[in-house]
Amino acid sequence: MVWSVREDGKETRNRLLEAACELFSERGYHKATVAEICKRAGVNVAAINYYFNDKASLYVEAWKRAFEKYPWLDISDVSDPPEKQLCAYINYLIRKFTDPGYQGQFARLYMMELLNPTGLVREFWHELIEPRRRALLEIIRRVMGRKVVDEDVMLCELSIVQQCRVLATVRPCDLEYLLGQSITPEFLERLASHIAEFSLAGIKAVGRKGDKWE
Amino acid sequence: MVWSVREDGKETRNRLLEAACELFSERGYHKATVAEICKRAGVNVAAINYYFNDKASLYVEAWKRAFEKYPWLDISDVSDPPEKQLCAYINYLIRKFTDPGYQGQFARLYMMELLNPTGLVREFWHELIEPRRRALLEIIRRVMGRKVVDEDVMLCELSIVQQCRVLATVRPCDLEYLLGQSITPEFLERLASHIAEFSLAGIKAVGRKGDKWE
Amino acid sequence: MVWSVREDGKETRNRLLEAACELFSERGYHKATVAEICKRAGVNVAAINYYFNDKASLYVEAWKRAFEKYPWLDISDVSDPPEKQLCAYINYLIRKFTDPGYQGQFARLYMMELLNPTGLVREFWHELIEPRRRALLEIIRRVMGRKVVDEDVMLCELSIVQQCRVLATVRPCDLEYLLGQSITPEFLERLASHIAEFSLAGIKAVGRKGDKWE
Amino acid sequence: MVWSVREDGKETRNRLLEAACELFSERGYHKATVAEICKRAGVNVAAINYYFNDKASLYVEAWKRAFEKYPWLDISDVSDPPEKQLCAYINYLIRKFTDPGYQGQFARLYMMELLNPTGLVREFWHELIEPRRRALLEIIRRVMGRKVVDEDVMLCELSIVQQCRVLATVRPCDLEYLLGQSITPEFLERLASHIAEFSLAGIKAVGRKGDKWE
DNA sequence: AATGAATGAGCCTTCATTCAT
DNA sequence: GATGAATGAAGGCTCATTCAT
Repeated sequence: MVWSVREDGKETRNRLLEAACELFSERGYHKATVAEICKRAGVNVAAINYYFNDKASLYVEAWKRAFEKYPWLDISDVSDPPEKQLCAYINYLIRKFTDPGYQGQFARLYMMELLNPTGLVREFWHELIEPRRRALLEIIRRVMGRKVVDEDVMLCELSIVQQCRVLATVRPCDLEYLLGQSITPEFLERLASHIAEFSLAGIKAVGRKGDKWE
Repeated sequence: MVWSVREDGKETRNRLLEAACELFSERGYHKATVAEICKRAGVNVAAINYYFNDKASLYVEAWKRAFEKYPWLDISDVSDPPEKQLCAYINYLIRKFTDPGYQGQFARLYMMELLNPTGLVREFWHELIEPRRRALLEIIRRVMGRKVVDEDVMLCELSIVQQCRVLATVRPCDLEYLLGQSITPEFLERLASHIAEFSLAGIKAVGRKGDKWE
Repeated sequence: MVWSVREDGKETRNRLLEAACELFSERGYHKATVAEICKRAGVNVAAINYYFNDKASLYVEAWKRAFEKYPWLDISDVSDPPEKQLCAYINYLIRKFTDPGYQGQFARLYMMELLNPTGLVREFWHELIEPRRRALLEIIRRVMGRKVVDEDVMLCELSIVQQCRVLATVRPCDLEYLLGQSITPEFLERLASHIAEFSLAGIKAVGRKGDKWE
Repeated sequence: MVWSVREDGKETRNRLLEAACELFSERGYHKATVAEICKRAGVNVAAINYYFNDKASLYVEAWKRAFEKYPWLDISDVSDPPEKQLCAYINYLIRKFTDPGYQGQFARLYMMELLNPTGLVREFWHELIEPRRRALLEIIRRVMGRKVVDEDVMLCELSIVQQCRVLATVRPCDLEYLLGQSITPEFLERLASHIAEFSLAGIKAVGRKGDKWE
């Protein structure tokens, strides 16, 4: 019989990470206390030191974990017209930002880091985000047509992403107040359609601007 | 001995409020410490209790003050075409969010409150914001034309405001990284033009959708 | 009437410093806890932050204070023969190291720092000690006579100081065990005489060694 | 499956003891952590409980081990003049205190225990030390000549041992600063000679004092 | 024979607040 | 009108120890 290596640690570590994702994304780095994270994970505070050294490192790991939980959009059929791809992408963003399973954790963590940087994720931040951003940039470029200025593509990307971010920014209850209706799945579909329609027209207008100059 | 009537109190109170606006908008409610606020205002920590009772009340006052520092756009010539008014409004938002004098203080305070509510401004929050929001809604409604669904107007407003909020969300240095260029006044003008162009087309597309259905 | 500036803080600060001298010299930097220091000073733990920022800075201040409490030997009559001055110096060291009032605080702090440096006093350590050391070096030089090698003077100083340090090193109870007698004032006098006699002979022997070579 | 009899246990225990000697003598009981000791020994933290019950017991064992590593001086030729024996003894102490192999471990542990007793070695401390001390006392007695007071012998022993202890007290780098030269093997020889010369003269002077009184 | 996992107690520090002048 | 002094509560971290395999 081989001495079995205890594997329960992985599980505890995971619970801790999960609790950290939840609390950091709910309250932000400073308001989320290690005591509460540990309590939610059902472990002693010293466990954070055991598995992650300190709160800061736990945060970094939670960030990565929240990012990884957030799967890639697989734009499988490359032959699809770019307009359709854009709609799919926007739908995907909206769904992700509101998926109760993921609780829009990464989106919120990311927003908070933009607004009030902890400085703890500077190093790998862009590396994580860039690839996904490039996919969207490419779709936009194709929607706009050929001869297009890079800055315009990037500004369009900004316009689109910012619109989607509303769901990662405004709490559902506040959004309901602002819009005077409840945030149902049906509403989210209408929102996605709106953003897609609004943005497609926007992109094309910006694309035409290029035509005038050439 | 007679004490001459002093108005220093008001002045000290003002310095405190000003420092609070700066620090709360820079770091958020929890990371801004009363010690630092007082230090920046050049007063003793006990002054906060003296003038405002506690940190929470100081925050509320700072919120109101930051809002008031942020002047109304005077769309004086109502006879202007709504498209022109929209461009003016967007320009105004962009300029306000980046004005070094106001430092986009209110915009940042507002974003933080959306993302991580302290719960301290719930009561008067909407009352403050709504009137200004209504002005934009009206412009949008006029750009879209008559027969328009309320939800569409509100969604367009969301689309526009969210685009402008990028400057209240992403720190200049990060924005420069994302866009690969420095945030000059010229760039801000191009950004405003972009948002205006993008959004005008978006609004009109959404407006036309209404036509189809009616 | 002038607003009186509160001066009670100085007194509290002093009590804190005094308690720190006692506890640091009794137990060393790490075993002395801020909680206990504050308790002995009759203040809240937060007072350390208020007056000294942190434990490390308190330690540094305590070190300086313990040093200053330890007065200079005034070798008033310079015309005295150096032998007599040496005896006086040794007597002075012995008395200081065992003075219940000062509790040999500085001597113990210094010994601990030699044995287990905290690294917190590196900067001013030598500056504080050197002047006093030079006085002893000068006396030794005069006892040895003219043509004397610097190293020999320093080694003699080491020999003498190390002998005196026994009282800053070995706790009275242990010393009593080692010597089989109790540490009375009379004994301390005999000890001082012993060290003086032993060292005078030692110095002179080392001084004569120089003669042989010249 | 049959487990072969393993002697690894002894070996692991030894590594742990060795690491404990090193770290306790480097940093003292409180600053040396069990985690670090185990890490240096390449074993799990739980091993300390397994082999020694707790940190305190490990310390006691390390103390004994460090003492045993420190071999007796074999003053083989009893017919040697006591002066020669004293020189040999001093040389031996100096060498032991600085031997990189033993790292003056016991000397440092002993100094620390004198200065800041842990209270853990009280019981066997003196029994360990006394026999070796008696050897030196005997040599001194013979150097002084017959009619000699016990106290004087003990004080001379104190004087000599304290001088040698400088190497167990002052870290080499600090000693180099104090003396203005680097601690080479040649310097250590000169130091030993100095202490021997200084002390021989001292002892004889103290011995002569006895003559006068009788 | 040995270890990975987990914990409780204690420590230093920070911070908003309050007291007393 | 304003502040220097002082505090209680809570937070993050470290460390020796113990549990379970």
